[in-house]
Amino acid sequence: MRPEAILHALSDPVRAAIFTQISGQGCVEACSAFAVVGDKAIPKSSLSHHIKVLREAGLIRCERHGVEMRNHSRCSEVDQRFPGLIAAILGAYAQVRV
Amino acid sequence: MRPEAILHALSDPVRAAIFTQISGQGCVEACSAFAVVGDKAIPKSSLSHHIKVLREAGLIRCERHGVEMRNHSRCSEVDQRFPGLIAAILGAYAQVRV
DNA sequence: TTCAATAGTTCCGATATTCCGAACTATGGG
DNA sequence: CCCATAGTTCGGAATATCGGAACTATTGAA
Repeated sequence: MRPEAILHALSDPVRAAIFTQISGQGCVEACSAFAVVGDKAIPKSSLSHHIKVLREAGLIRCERHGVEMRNHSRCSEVDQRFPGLIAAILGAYAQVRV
Repeated sequence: MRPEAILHALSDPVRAAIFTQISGQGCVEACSAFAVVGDKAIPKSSLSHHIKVLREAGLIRCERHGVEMRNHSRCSEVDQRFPGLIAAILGAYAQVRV
């Protein structure tokens, strides 16, 4: 779990928004829940790519559940390794979105 | 000053190392001080680009001083806008470098 | 004032990344 | 078995990054 991968993953506002939603709820059923972020439509293939980047950065864990995918936040694990990092990043985005 | 620009700027380990040094000292005389990062040689043109990314993200301020450039950290300004962000990011990189 | 040296920037071609439509795969229900 | 739904993979176009070579800016010395 490398800091550069985490920062890169969250340096994209769309991915940051997706991760915010996942970590806010702890777990989000179905990737298609992110088909629209803000007011922007995200194509399936792009969405798949974004989820993959978040997964490979160690930010989320995905498990198949029937025909869809459950996206779990790995916030606590990341926070254990890099204390305060996630909170500061999501906090910064929250500032801007006010 | 946008979070995505800050994260993008610091998602590159070379830039993160440069910024760590600048903010550790508050101000670094001459960009050429970063000609070698870790054990890796950085070409002038790449260095110039990295400094520009850090500057445009609002992380540093550069002023010409004679023939060279003084690179000042803008840590405190960033911290005022996005509390804890810089500390958490540099802390994460420090973890890894141990 | 002209010249040389040093510090950075700009340009541009090569390489790598990102984006997204289309085709593909996997799972469950009728 | 087939269809519908959810996601992944593929591939080409657009975009970004890297770095050598040429350029600009500033200073100090002849």
